[in-house]
Amino acid sequence: MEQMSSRGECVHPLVPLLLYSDRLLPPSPPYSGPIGAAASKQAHSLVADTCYHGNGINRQTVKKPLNAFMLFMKETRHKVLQEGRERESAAINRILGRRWHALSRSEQSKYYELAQKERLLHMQLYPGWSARDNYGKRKRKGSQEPTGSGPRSRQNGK
DNA sequence: ATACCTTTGAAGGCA
DNA sequence: TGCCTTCAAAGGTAT
Repeated sequence: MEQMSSRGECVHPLVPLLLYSDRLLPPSPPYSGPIGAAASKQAHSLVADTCYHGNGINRQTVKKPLNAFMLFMKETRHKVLQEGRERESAAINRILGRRWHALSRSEQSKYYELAQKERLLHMQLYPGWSARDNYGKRKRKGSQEPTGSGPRSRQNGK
């Protein structure tokens, strides 16, 4: 029933109706149109995955809403890819980080507003959801307790 | 098969 | 209140 991604995430069959998942939908640029058009289909970005865990429990995973930079990334990634200089996501994301800073304030604000709408919609759809629900879903280097009991060990030095 | 890398921003917890 | 930590996307690379 569920589709598993490479990271072990699973996707609810209804998800493609809701969200932005470019991996599930045709590879058209997710935010190819103006932000207003993107906002008209903002429901795309809320992910409700039904995950099957090895213990036999089907568990729903609701992902975090995307922040402004993530929305910018999804819209701009394919442009960087088309330029063909970089292939690795890490390198592309470095470029996107620079482009983000190069954006004018008004251009950035479009993404901030869109991200705010995403969060509001997310709150309406999943009132009791907490970002902490997903803590420990990724296994990180040196993470001893995947239960998410203590987010105290820093792994990516930011 | 899966963690890592890399970015920014949001959110939660603790002192 | 401010700092720290984790996750959100993505996909090539490393283990």
